[in-house]
Amino acid sequence: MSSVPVKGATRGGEGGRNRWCPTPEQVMLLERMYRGGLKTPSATQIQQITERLSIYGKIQGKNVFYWFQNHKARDRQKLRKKLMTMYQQHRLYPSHDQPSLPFHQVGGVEDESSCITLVNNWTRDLPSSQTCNLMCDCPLAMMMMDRYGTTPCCTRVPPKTLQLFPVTTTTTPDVKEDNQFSNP
Amino acid sequence: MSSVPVKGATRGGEGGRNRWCPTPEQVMLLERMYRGGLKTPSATQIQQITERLSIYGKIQGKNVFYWFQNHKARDRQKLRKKLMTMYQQHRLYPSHDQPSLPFHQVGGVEDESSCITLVNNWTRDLPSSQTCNLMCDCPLAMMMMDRYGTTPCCTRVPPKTLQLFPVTTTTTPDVKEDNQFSNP
DNA sequence: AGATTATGAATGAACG
DNA sequence: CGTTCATTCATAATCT
Repeated sequence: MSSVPVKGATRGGEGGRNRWCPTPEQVMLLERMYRGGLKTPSATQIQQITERLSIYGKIQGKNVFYWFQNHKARDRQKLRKKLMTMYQQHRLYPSHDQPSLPFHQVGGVEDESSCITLVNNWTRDLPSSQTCNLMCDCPLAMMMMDRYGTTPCCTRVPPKTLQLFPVTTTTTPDVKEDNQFSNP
Repeated sequence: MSSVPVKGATRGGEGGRNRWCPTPEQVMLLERMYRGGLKTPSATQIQQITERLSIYGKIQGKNVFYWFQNHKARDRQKLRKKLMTMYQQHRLYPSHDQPSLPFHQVGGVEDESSCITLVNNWTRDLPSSQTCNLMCDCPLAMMMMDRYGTTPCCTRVPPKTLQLFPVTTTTTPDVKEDNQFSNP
């Protein structure tokens, strides 16, 4: 009993007290930015976004931060699930050779940026400067590129092959027991 | 591979499978230690802490290590964010000359250890080798004296001035290309 | 009403 | 050390 983790105590919970409730305008703008390519705003960007969005309602920097964090994570999660499903199906019907699900329209993400895009932006969303100038010309949208967008557009990063499933024999992901700490 | 323990799967993720879930007692004690001034436990200290806390539930050294690492980082993030907001506000309303936000109660941190304290512990929490023998042989609870603790050791270090913003450059609108901040 | 989904918040873990 | 990621919690909205 004492060993039980005890859920529901200090965890992410509590959040119910006075949780930020974004206005439709705020959501819309945040989404537009996200779609525009802003996936991981810097502190400064968050600050600015917060400032701009505050005219639509109470909002704090952390709200913006969490919003992007969650949105990105959930996008990725969806993708992962989808790919997982594909993989499963492929294992079950390897001969079928998917009639039409190489990568597009597999299931549910109706984001204009479809899977393939996500995959590209995946392993590491954007090199560093998320400068897809997809972001039309709305005043808000363009404030996120720091100092003009030199990069053509979402420079693709094919570097790492993202080994999704343990195709190989899975070399014991088990961690070594004894750890070494450091003391700088 | 000198500082951090192990190196699990791909990223911080995955670890979710068997992630350490601290018991309330463990959290309480860790917090007390942190508040008491222990910000960066040495390998030895981590070992001892781990040992003591293990009576409340399964716990590994790396958990303690990460706990302090994260706690400190997030404290600092909070501070940074707050100061940044202050800075912004000051830029916008420089004449107002803050009626009441020299440093206390700026926004949200209700931690008893308020900003000023954080700032003190900031630049470098402990001299370097926190040889504060706080650890002595006390039964954990007081392993790191509860801030009444006077200050036998853990001397404050005011060495580095924390250059948060380019205070000198009052004209530059951009702070630079900094990074994330988060947490409430 | 109970189960399910959506989402803000938090935090353990790990990377660069 | 700062940042990023995955997972989990708690709650509100929605579905069945």
